[in-house]
Amino acid sequence: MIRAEELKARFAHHFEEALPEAARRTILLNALAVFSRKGLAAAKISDIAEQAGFSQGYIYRYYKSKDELFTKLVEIAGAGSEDAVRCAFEGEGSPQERLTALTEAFLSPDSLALNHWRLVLIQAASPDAIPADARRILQETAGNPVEQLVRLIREGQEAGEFIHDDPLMLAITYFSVVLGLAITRIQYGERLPFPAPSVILRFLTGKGEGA
Amino acid sequence: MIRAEELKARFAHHFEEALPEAARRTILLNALAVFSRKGLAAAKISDIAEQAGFSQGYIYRYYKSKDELFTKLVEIAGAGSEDAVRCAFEGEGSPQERLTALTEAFLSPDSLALNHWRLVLIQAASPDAIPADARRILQETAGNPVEQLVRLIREGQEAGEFIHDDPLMLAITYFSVVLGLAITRIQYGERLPFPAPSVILRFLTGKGEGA
DNA sequence: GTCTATATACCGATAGAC
DNA sequence: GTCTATCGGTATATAGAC
Repeated sequence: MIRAEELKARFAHHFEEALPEAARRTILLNALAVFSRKGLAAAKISDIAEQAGFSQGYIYRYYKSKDELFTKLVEIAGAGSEDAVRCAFEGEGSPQERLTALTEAFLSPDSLALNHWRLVLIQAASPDAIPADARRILQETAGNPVEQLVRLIREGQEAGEFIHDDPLMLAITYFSVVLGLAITRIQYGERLPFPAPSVILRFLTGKGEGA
Repeated sequence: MIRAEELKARFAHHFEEALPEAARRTILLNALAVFSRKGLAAAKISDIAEQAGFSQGYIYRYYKSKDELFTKLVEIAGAGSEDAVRCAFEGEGSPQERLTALTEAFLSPDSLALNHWRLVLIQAASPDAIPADARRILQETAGNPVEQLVRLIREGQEAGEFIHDDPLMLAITYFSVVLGLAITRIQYGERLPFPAPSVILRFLTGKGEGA
């Protein structure tokens, strides 16, 4: 059976090992932290440089512009997300088990997958302010998982695990719900009680009182 | 029984009638539109002025700064949201009926309540970049509804309508889920299939196959 | 490799004209 | 009431020193 830890490693792989040079990686990871707190427009290159321990001008040795930096982040997070979703859906276990593992990987507090949602959040909050390339990548990497989830839901419905509603509607609901919960996770971490996957997926399974 | 239309009117009241002067209202409503597309930092006063049909400098006759304008919006949306939640929870009908009406009011495509979520979204995407006053208001107007919902959930549990999980966890889940769905609504409007309240609330009711 | 200094441009906010 | 002109501050991006 597919495990959430495995999926979290997929995200980690893209975020931590995708970049060859150490300096590029340092800058990128610190840029992500700054963007997450300030958004794209309010984040200054000097903020990112300071956080990374470099001077302001030095960033430009590695990235031509703030937009390029942001777009690179979106690219990496999108690839990690697609990879994890594909891995989850191709893995072993029943549809419900696979979706449970993915949900855990998406939302666990120590998961780099939360970074994917950080970027989705920034784009949702200011669609007209992010670079066109980043917008395009986010759109493409959103559509593919939906299609895959639709197939998984159909499978689960045939197996009698999931409720017999419109699969596309259910898939859209799933990603919306996970986004909303990810935002709460990002804002409050583990300071607030948080639903287990069995609760989150109840709209799909219809099974009451699982807790 | 409490109706969603009634709750939507509450939001509308705050957004449309709260401001006495017509110019202030025009500026405010157009500022909201611009902030929603660009976020706070990337939205220029000149964008807002253009959208409202005024010159750039004219805005400052009515609002001292961009931050003040944004904070005023947060104030109005927060008041409308608190009002609607209180109205829903004090209304007639079973807990489930009342929560269904609120959910509908929060998410229907023509609802001004979506504007509340737009602002929540901007703050979530850039918490360190919004004015301290706005942040404080958003925090306060978020806590109160949670407390009220906890009480409603307890009531529903005693009536046998809701699942017997931790009420605070369920309340947090509710607002997270609605936020996520609101984002999808804002981004895609009615172009995508969208879950009915009965589907959304299934994590609370545990009742399968309602559709 | 890494930093300092600076050119250039833009935007928020003010002041004053009509 | 509404606009035009402008000031001052600040951020991106470059160029050149060490």
